[in-house]
Amino acid sequence: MPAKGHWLLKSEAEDYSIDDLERDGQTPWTGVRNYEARNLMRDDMAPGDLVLYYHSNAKPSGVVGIAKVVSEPYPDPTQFDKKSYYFDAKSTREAPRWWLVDVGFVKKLPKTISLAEIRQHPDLQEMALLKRLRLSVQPVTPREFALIRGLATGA
DNA sequence: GCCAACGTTGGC
DNA sequence: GCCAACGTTGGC
Repeated sequence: MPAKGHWLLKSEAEDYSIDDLERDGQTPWTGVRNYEARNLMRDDMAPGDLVLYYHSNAKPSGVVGIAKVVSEPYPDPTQFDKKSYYFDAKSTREAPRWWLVDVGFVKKLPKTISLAEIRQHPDLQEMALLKRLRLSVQPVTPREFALIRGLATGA
């Protein structure tokens, strides 16, 4: 078992916000249809990993909360559901194409750490967020994680 | 709403 | 296997 991982997960605030996650307690992270993001979830995530919860297409976009991985990776059930928007006819139960984990609510940050703020911070220039703007599941270093949490809480 | 970035598809 | 066309993401 590797050291506890740190991640950043993006969600559109109007689609599934941190408030939705707080209400639900936890949720299956369905609908990721990007291979790199899939690989990270399937191969590298483990229960207990910590997650920066990022709102995209928000005003402003940024990190709004902390979540955590609460399940082992497993096949995304929506890929088999013909009625789902995420249905994938090329995926089989024998060889599922898309994987996910369940994500649990931890806390909302007292203030949003905006993308603009991250861009300006000298110690956050190496974040995947800035280099891989469109990737919706990204690795974060423990240092980056602690720094962003500290910016929000004043620690 | 616009548009740049960039991942995916499909013709050849 | 290349690459143009296309579709999506996501900042602004």
